[in-house]
Amino acid sequence: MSLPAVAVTQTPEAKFREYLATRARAQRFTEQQREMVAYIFSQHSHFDAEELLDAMKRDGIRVSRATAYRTLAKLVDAGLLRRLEIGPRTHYEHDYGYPQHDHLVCTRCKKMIEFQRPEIDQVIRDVCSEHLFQIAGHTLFVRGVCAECNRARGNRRLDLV
Amino acid sequence: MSLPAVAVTQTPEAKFREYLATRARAQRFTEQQREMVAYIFSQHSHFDAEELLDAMKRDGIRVSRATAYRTLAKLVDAGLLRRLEIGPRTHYEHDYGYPQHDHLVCTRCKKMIEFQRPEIDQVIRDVCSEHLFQIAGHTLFVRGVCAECNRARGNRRLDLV
DNA sequence: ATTCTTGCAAAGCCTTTGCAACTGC
DNA sequence: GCAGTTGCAAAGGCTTTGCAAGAAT
Repeated sequence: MSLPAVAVTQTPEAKFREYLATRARAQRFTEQQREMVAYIFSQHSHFDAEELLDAMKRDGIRVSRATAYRTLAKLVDAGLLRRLEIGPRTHYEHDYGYPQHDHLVCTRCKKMIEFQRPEIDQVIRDVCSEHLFQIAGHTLFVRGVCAECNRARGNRRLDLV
Repeated sequence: MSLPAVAVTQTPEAKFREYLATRARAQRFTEQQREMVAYIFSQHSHFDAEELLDAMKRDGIRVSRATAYRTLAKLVDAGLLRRLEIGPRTHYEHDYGYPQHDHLVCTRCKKMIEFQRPEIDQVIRDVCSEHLFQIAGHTLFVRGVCAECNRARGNRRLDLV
């Protein structure tokens, strides 16, 4: 949420419907999908399947676990969500309408801080070019302790984990 | 395997025994652990639990699945192995005796190409410094198609996935 | 002797899937 | 009405764990 949004011309729902409609064999846009898309793009930035299910249940949106997983997969495929493979659960974040970025992940409070550094992409492009490696994408997480957690624990330890 | 080894003063086994001996409550060095350490540091560079079990079985080393997982955890804790959280299975690689590095991961043949780029660490340090974030480590994977696989498929597609 | 480790099988956790009922188009 | 979707519960894949037997110090 810390980065400026990218200009988009369609709503997430419109983009998803377009995705569904243009599959080799057209897929359907259901009530459950509509609710999920609306819910996800109204607030969440980073979440996993469990958190989403819990939050939706709290807000009275009834979608089964199976459907949630199936819809998340479609949203990723449609380019609306990005998968973040961190820890035991797959996390998701908005892709559509957000710029590419990487994350600082606090190991104490689990917070994710987004950042952008064009230099990193440049270095990656250079490396891949040297190796004749065709880039599809990258994953970069920096693990550590965020400023607040650091303050809270009184800077006791300065060693690396 | 592509990067030069770092000078180390102890054998992996010696370092592991030291780790075990210096725990709050001393842990024991067993025959199974000895065989695993010898096996892992005699050849493997990247592997997951299943591959290790299979390879050891092929070579007549009998260690149960549970013990393999338990020992891998200790080897990581001891600083002998590094965990690579990529895909559904946890992968491991040598940590002790190897320099820090990142990976290009071929999505076709699963090969991992190691590379080192001090600039990346520098950028990460800068970002963390700005955010008052205390770094514990980072994970960087670049997904894509390696030169050989690219050649094999005849450069048909140049689009990104 | 004591206490940690092993192996087995069972359980755990996250995610996927088979299938009958249902629903968007 | 056809073809894709849902929900349930069961299965899957990887990893962890309880426990009794065994081994290291």
